Amino acid sequence: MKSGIRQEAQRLLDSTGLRRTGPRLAVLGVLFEAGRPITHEQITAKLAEAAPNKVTIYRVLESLVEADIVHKAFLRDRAQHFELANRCTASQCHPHFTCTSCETTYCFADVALPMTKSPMGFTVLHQRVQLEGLCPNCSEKTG
Amino acid sequence: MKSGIRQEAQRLLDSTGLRRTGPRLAVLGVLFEAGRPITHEQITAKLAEAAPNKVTIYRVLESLVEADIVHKAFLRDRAQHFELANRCTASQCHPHFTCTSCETTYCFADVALPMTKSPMGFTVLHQRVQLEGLCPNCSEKTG
DNA sequence: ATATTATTGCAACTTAGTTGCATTTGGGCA
DNA sequence: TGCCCAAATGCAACTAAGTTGCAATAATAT
Ligand SMILES: [Mn+2]
Ligand SMILES: [Mn+2]
Ligand SMILES: [Zn+2]
Ligand SMILES: [Zn+2]
Repeated sequence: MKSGIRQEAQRLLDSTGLRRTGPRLAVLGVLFEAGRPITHEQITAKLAEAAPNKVTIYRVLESLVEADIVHKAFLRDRAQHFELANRCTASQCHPHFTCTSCETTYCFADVALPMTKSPMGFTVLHQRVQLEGLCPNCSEKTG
Repeated sequence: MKSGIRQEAQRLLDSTGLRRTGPRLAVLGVLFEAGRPITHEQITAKLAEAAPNKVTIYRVLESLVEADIVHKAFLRDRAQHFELANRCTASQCHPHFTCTSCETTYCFADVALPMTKSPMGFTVLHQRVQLEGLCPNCSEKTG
């Protein structure tokens, strides 16, 4: 992990009141480096031999979500995808695009989208937009 | 199951080339009656003692999805939610609203929403919009 | 009515995520 | 600096949605 990222992870963690622990810094570092939603499995793979216990990673993620610095972006293939919450508002995150060919997820962080207007009586607290299709790489390969 | 719904289920099934079987008609009937996305568990509960084998229901759903008359609306709580595809287009279904208090899902079938404009090079094939909040019932209860 | 092949049922399996509990550790405080 | 203890971690066992292999059954075409 680059030292700038470690600094950033520490700063973020310290802002929450959560204890500064190895597993938390490690997971935050991976999320910083990823810059997109990733799964528990991908986090474990990235940390490789230095990975904390499986359950610890789940609980670290849980605590970071609880502290509002990490965010459950979406569920795909029965696995939760986590990302830093620094580019999300309370009522909606940016849209996420997953390529059905290479399974890569992209954040459309600059795409503004209006909140769906809902019928009378409904209070919409959160909106999630998921896109699927072909990324630029896979688009050109398949013509 | 009302006879009108059974008729409708048969008509729909016959249009697909799939064999007309008890489990398929039963599952289609439940989906018709629900009129909103439901889980495997909810289908099983609705069919109660008449429910086919668990695996059969999964395979029935799979075949109906394959035939494009049923549709995986969204994943929630690690469970797939299925609904009839009669109010969906290929590129997007209507938005779905789930009340976080009573866990009921509503179809906003009349809400038109524009496809998200995506960056250069991306081919968007499908857009899914999920909403969370409080339904009219739960809104008034919580003030 | 028979043959063909899709469909069903059952048991065993997979996998993301959870729970209970004993052990360890971060960080406030004497 | 060292002690204390709530918070955090590790491990084993568990849960639950969904899948797979295979033998038995049933829908349709002829
Ligand atoms: Mn994102
Ligand atoms: Mn719907
Ligand atoms: Zn791709
Ligand atoms: Zn409600």
